[in-house]
Amino acid sequence: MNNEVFKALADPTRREILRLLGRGEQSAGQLAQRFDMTKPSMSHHFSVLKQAELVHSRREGQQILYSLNTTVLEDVLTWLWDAFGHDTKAVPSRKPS
Amino acid sequence: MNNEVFKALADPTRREILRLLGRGEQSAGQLAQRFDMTKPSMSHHFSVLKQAELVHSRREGQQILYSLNTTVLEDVLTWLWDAFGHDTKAVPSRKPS
DNA sequence: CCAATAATTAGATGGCTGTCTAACTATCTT
DNA sequence: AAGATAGTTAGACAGCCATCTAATTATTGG
Repeated sequence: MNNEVFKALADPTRREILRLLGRGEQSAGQLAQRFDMTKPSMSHHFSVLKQAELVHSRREGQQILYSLNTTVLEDVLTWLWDAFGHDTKAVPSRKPS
Repeated sequence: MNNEVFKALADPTRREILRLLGRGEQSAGQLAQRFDMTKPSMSHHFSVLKQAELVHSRREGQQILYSLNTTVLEDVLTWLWDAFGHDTKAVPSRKPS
């Protein structure tokens, strides 16, 4: 697992972005609205999250839509689970059949 | 949840310390041995982990013994689980009956 | 008490990081 | 094509952070 993932999670603004994306795909502008920060600063945070592969992005017209990359989030969960001392193979499913 | 927890996790040395502590309580010296770094630097990392309440410490003679604080690790797990978009109340058990 | 061992604290330093303003690219509309 | 809107890139800067050396505290054993 890449160190960039944890560094990306170290900033509160970026964690809040991820939390907001948990509700579903959102545009850069929609997200930026929620923070008291210039758009370039927000853009920087998006860039860090993208570099860490915590989010995916696609363009739709003038807007750029961001969404969670749950795969990498799963990796983080697994790492933590292991650190825990549990002999994990995988993160368990929320809905066990 | 405190920002310091995530900042503490942002450093690879500190994550490795936590992983080692997953095997059980260890002294500062034992841990320091494993890293190519001066003891003061290691002491700094211990301090950060302690401040974030990710580890607990107790003195035994000349040595200081560190151990995991699983409670805070659980909080991190829960946060991630939520960011995921899962409607979690708690982190699930590893062995679902 | 003195020396040895274990670990921390103090202080300095180089590099990284979050933020800003200004300028730029891309897309849509008229 | 020109203007408006959405977003990024470039460059600067202050503050933070990981690391080091030197000095200090704490404990044990002679």
